[in-house]
Amino acid sequence: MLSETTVLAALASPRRREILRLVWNQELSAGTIHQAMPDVTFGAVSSQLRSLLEDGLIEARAESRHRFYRARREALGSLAEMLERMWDDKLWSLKLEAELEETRRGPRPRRRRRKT
Amino acid sequence: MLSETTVLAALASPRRREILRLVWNQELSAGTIHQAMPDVTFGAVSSQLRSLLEDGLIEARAESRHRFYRARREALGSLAEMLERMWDDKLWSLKLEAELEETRRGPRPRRRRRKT
DNA sequence: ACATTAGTTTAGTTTAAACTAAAGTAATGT
DNA sequence: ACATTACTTTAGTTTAAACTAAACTAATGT
Repeated sequence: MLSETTVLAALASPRRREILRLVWNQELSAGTIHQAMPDVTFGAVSSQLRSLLEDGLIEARAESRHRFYRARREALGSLAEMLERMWDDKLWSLKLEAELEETRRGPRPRRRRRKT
Repeated sequence: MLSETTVLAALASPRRREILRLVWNQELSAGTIHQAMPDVTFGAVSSQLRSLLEDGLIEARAESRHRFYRARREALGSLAEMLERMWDDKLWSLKLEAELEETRRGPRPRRRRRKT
């Protein structure tokens, strides 16, 4: 469901950002993507591709023995919205007051006391 | 210098996002922040605060025995710009062609051959 | 001086990410 | 049929993050 955490975690990796950038405007085969990052093995690239695929940030198409990948740009929409919400000040911390009030009243987190 | 990776990695943690949200519009003491997240120890919160501080996403002010934290909102500017650049299509993958050409010509990554 | 409060730091554990080397798979070429 | 190509997957290693419990520090209260 493309949570903020999923998208942010995916983007936090420079390697995955690089891949995403490569397939941003066009689809590329796994091999071509690997060629663009010769410092890692094919396996490593394949693994990151799978990760991006599972997170819904790219999509794949098989053709003969190639697999072509391309960015699912829509996936970043939620992140853009999140940032907008953040800049939009108030909304983001709206629940703060209520939350604090609640925990202030509720049972304080019991920390175990040292043995007497 | 607040690299994209730094900001994205910081935001990728739900815990740090929660903290950031709490101190987005106001400064709060470490204790108050901890009260808002009673499922973790004070130590854990303190550690995340330090991490956010080091990454330049929040700033701290000491007053008597309290330490007050608040978001450094400017820090997210670079991320917003990055997203804009991305949505702005072409720019992001501009270097792609040149890069691929280069690696295509250059020495292919030598994979060690199985022992004969 | 001693206890309490507010917070940080340390030591140690658990879990996960990123990678490599090598093996596996499936389609194509000869 | 066998080798090659284009990938994926597995097994194992290294490194780092997030956390807990407990020790530590520094300011305040009595």
